[in-house]
Amino acid sequence: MSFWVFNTLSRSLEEFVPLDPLGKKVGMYCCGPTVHDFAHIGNFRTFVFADLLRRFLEHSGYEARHVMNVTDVEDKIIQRVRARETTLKAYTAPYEEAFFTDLECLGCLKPGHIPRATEFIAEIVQLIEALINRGMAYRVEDGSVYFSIEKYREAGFQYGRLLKLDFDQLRQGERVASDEYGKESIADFALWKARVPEDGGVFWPSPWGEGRPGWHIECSAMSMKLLGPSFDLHLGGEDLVFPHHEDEIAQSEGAGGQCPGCRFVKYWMHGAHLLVEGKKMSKSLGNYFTLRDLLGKGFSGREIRFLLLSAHYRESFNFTLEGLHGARSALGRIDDCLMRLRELAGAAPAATEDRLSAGLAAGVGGALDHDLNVSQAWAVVFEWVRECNRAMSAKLISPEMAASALAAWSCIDRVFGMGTGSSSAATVPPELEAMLADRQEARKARDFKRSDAIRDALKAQGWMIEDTANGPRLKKLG
RNA sequence: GGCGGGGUAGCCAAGUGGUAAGGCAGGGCUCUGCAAAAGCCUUAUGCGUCGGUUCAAUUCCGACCCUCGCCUCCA
Repeated sequence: MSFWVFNTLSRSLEEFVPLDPLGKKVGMYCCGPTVHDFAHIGNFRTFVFADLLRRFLEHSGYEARHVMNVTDVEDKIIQRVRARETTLKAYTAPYEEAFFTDLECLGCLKPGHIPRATEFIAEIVQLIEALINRGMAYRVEDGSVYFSIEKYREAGFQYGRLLKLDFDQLRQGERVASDEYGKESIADFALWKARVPEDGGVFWPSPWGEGRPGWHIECSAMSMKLLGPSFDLHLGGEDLVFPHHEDEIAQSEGAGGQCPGCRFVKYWMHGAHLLVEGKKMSKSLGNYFTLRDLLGKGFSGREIRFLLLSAHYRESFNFTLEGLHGARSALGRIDDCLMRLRELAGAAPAATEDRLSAGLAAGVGGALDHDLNVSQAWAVVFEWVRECNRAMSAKLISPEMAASALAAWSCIDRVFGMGTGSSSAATVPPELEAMLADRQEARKARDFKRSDAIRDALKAQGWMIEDTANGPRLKKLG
């Protein structure tokens, strides 16, 4: 079974074949955050999707080189730096730190490379120079440099690879910035923006004068620097298809670093948006949740991760608090099954033959092979959970089989990244264990008034008693 | 206006030319001193509407309705 991905370039499913002739190394670049504010949960959907892809690639035996950039210089950031009378670094650093804390909280593995735009100015300048030398970019009077789509097309390139474009239909931007009056054509975009007084201290020297990079150029410069002029996978949110990714292709291929017949990126993958009450979650609409908002409501990172991973990445997904409650219950079902398996397995070695769990990894892998069909993958997991529960209830499962089931789960959970859940049994404070024992004695003596009082006392301390066939156990509430 | 997605049970969400995965919620049952928790079972004659093709369509084709996104900063 091979991995198939939906490539935005062809608008169809394609078999994933890495550029690496050995079929081992895979370069993937994911457009990361612009650190002008806290990222919202919609932003994180894309990063969790990227994390799933990276984990699945590794699970499938590839060596993933995962790059995620941090855009730490951009119009909005500069505005705020100025408004707060601070420096670029002082402004962005806390948001960047918060971003990675959030990413970790959501169970995402840290990308292998995290380049910052401000640390790649030399590469950016170099790339712009290459474009100027090839006649695809031009400097205007104020010192800004623009990419010429006309020259690019004249050179035989196609602009509009990721989507159909009708140049006559391109709506004239109502917000054509006043500092872009030198452009030859409305569709041309800035590679380098000349320094203006409002930029304050945010500028770098360049052959065209002081200024700063345009929005799209940093991704081209950093991805090609770290992954080479041609690499396998580039992902981002669907709103980046145009103009950001289209422009990246133009800049990167226009500079001509690729070997003949090679493209900048082989597979483009785009994640759909998170919706809130049917509308795109966005800063401008104000209908967004940050991770902090949700943690503040008592939800955990893994519950949020689970919800984000419950729907296919190419479908827009309605994010609700009810959904989050559902995620909690669903995860609880998995956690409880794992806990029962753990109790049963004890220190037993895994069974060598295990019909119960043998199909789990294959089922999940097969589902994910189909363009990361997580919904189907979870269906496989939940069917397995039910089978395990049934077998345990019927006492048809040996400790060895339980151990093997746990091993099977741990293997596929390296892909889902949900962790094994809180092993609450292990962390019960001794005094509460003593109370539990007291309650058992009271029950034995049929002193239910006392046993119920102890139960209430435990509940007041945030612990719930679960009476099971194997005796009572304590579970932390919420 | 141009382009691209969607419309599947109360909610979320897979999927298929051959008769509807999974999760949540609901209902029933088991366990229990009672309860809770947990578990098991159950829940769409139906897949936006209307036509067409076919032995057979939710799945293909056409029209229409609704909805979301991109075309402007944006995951």
